Amino acid sequence: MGGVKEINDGTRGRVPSTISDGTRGRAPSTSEGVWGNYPVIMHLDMDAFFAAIEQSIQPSLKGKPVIVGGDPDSRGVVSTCSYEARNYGIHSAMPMKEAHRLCPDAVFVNTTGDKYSYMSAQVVIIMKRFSPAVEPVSIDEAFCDITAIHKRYGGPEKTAQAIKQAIKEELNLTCSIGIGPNRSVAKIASGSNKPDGLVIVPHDSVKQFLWVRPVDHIWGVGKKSAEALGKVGIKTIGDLAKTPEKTLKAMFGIMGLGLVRMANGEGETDVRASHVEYEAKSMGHEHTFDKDTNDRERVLGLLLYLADRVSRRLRQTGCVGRTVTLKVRKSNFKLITRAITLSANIDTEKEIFRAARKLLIDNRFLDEPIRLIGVNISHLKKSESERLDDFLIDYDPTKKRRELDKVMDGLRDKHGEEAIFFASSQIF
DNA sequence: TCTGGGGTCCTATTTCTG
DNA sequence: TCTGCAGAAATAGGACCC
Repeated sequence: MGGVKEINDGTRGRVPSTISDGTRGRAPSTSEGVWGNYPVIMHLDMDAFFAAIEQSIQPSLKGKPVIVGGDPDSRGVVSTCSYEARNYGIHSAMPMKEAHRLCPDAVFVNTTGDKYSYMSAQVVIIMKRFSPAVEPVSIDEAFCDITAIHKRYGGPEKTAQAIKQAIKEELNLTCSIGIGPNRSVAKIASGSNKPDGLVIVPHDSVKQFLWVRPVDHIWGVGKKSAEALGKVGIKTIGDLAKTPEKTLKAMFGIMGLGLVRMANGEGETDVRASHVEYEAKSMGHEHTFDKDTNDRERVLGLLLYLADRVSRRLRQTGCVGRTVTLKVRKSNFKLITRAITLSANIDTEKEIFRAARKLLIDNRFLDEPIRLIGVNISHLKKSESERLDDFLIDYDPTKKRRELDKVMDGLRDKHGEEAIFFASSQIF
């Protein structure tokens, strides 16, 4: 567990070991020199992030199985769990009921993401002290381009160790870091020695590092793709690398070509600094009923609540959208989506609800019990350029509603999301 | 028997438009 | 006015990620 690992030529007793291609007589890969002019890309992945934060906040939870997710009696699943819980066979995405059965004495935590977002931001701040090129890719991981700065700290390994140490000392959290000549290799490396690991893969050791690993270690190859590849005898990344592009293109289209390239150690090296504005392409909310239902009032009540949540986020981010998608999961777990594209951009709860309700009614979704419904809006644009100023829209029949939304937004900003809500949205 | 919620991207098919 | 065509846009579904 943990420690520094570099892929090497098998030289015995070298600690830390270093990944290399077996070339004799050259400098160890730990030295900065081996990277030459190659990019040095770091991927940092926090260990059991949410659970570790809970353990950090409440020291009494240290060493105990901690499971973060929904209510253990609900239909929720495990969001993440501590390594102690993983010893019981518990893992992310496992139904909470199953997790509870495996470890009834675990500490179950069901909290909001605010503190997790805060800690995530702190991690990014620490990384930026070392390099400005930090690109968060989710709440618990980020890429960092250290090509230009690693020499200042004595090479990639020492840079990574300094970052790990800062996170440990300042946030009391551990992370795993992978370093490689591109994003794909760095990402696989960071996941290969968790928790608290550090794996460094210089450019000349990439194939040795990758080819022995199962094919689903490649980013973008999930369960289905791994199954499909397995059926034609492709089990490892090495198998994938040696497969003709033609075969993979026939199986996966243009994605197949990308897979071969990744298997051969090629990949993106661009790290987009986080100050570059991120623009969401869609926003949505969904909810699973405690019990499947086609009770009209309950379903419409939830639909109104979801439309309200979506419209609130649109206004918070200053966006409007044009396509409303209704998502329905039936009792048999089958997922159906229906979308409608409107002639104008919208952002009010009433407009979103009206479109979603039309999709619900027109498609006769209330004819049988529903497990989940979701409301999503896409074709997003910044609202300033799309909407007329308030003084120009006196004739707009939705203006009063928008004013009401503004008042509600203000109350929620001040007193929290539950401060005010539509009565009809609370019956689900 | 159980399977959340919030996203992105890709593909195939259908519909619209010039 | 009708038809055929091509490209764009919309739609639906699936896979994947955390």
